[in-house]
Amino acid sequence: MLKKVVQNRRNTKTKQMVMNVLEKSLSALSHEDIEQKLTEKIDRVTVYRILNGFCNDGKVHKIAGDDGKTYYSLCRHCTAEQHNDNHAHFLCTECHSIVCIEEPLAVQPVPKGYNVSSISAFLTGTCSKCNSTVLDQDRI
Amino acid sequence: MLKKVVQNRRNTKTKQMVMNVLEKSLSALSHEDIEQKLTEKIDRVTVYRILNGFCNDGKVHKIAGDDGKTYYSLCRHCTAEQHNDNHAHFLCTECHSIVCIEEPLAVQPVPKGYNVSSISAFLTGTCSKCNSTVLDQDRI
DNA sequence: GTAACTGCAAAATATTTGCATCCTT
DNA sequence: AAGGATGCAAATATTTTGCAGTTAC
Repeated sequence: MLKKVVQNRRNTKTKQMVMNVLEKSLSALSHEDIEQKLTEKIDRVTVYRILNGFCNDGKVHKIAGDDGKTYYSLCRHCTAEQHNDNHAHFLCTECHSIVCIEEPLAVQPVPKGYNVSSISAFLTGTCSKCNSTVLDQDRI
Repeated sequence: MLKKVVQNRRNTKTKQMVMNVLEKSLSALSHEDIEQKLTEKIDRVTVYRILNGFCNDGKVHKIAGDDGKTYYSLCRHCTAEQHNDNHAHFLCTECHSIVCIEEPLAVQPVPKGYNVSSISAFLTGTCSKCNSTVLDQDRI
């Protein structure tokens, strides 16, 4: 699955805008979410390329949502060298946001004979925000 | 996200064939995998409808793969009433199979303020089969 | 100036919907 | 016979690729 090397060197305004959207959001965003949050219109394809670039750089996590879409969330703990996914993503059934649980994660038991290199847990339930608030929030 | 009620009542040969493929496989299968394993050709759309029917019945788990595809695996522990996803899926980087880890799962720590209703962990590594064998297995 | 980046068009892939026909009950 | 199930065509959705024009360095 060796991909063509993505050149992601130049710090363009477009990339800054996408990064800005990701930085402001506490939850993971789909491509669609990101397009909506952009103040200026950026071409769909460009957004995809930028996001893939960020993922290759280890700046952004790519999360496969249960709805079949891909979600992207800023990776606050990992570097390009040490990009681990050993953390949980939490999908809130109330506000439909996907947040990264930053605390390290342990899954038990690790099955016998299996060599686990990364753990990515997907929790579903209600998030702290929705548990404390009774307000309707459609999407963050 | 209220879906139209899928009528999944009749026990047709077509459904039996799809179920048969799922029963024989220890790993989760994509729609494409399933089509390939079918002895007789069944229309693409029909397979999708059957799979969605099985999911609604709680017979099959729907797993969002990292590749953007959806994987389906027979649900051996759940009933329609008690369909829980508190188990892990394991993706083997060697044979690319996705297997269900049937043992109950605990994720620690559960973040404060969060109300977790289901846990679905996605582990990556090498499976017991690939650890014991050095053979090249492309796909099961 | 040049290589990287962007936008438009189009393709590739995954999944769903509509509808006429077929088959299970 | 009736309503669910199937197959074909076509639509929708998501993501990628090609290429020409633009821009950062």
